[in-house]
Amino acid sequence: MAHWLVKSEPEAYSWQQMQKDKKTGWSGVRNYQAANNMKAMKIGDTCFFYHSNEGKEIVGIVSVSKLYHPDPSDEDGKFGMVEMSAGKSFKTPVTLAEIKVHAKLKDMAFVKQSRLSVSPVTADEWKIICGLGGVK
DNA sequence: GCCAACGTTGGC
DNA sequence: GCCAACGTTGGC
Repeated sequence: MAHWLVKSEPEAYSWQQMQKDKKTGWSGVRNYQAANNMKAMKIGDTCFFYHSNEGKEIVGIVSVSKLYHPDPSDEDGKFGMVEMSAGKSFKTPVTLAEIKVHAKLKDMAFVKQSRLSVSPVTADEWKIICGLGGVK
């Protein structure tokens, strides 16, 4: 099973909203690299849910509940979307500042490419961050 | 609010 | 197909 990190601005779509919705279509991605990452997702893959701009912290876990399929909101038909289901909330959000000073986490893809909205997470990084966040 | 990083667009 | 100009993202 693979792991990922997805970003969302709380103003656009917050973790609170995600939990309320239970599941949501992850549409609106208009970046090829991010779209390629979504294409590689399998049902049951888990993703960290990161709040960008406001908060700048990982607040919970979601899982892939529908594979990559065309995004109806993309008129050109170039980009697709997946569906995410809400999972556990972090007991303690893991902040970007924390990640940046952690020897094992500071080279994470989403730190290095701050503009990429969907990025891969290694098994090690997954374990460490779950530990910091207080979830298993 | 500013600015760096980076992806995209369009002229040649 | 290259590259300059421009727009967007996101951290600070």
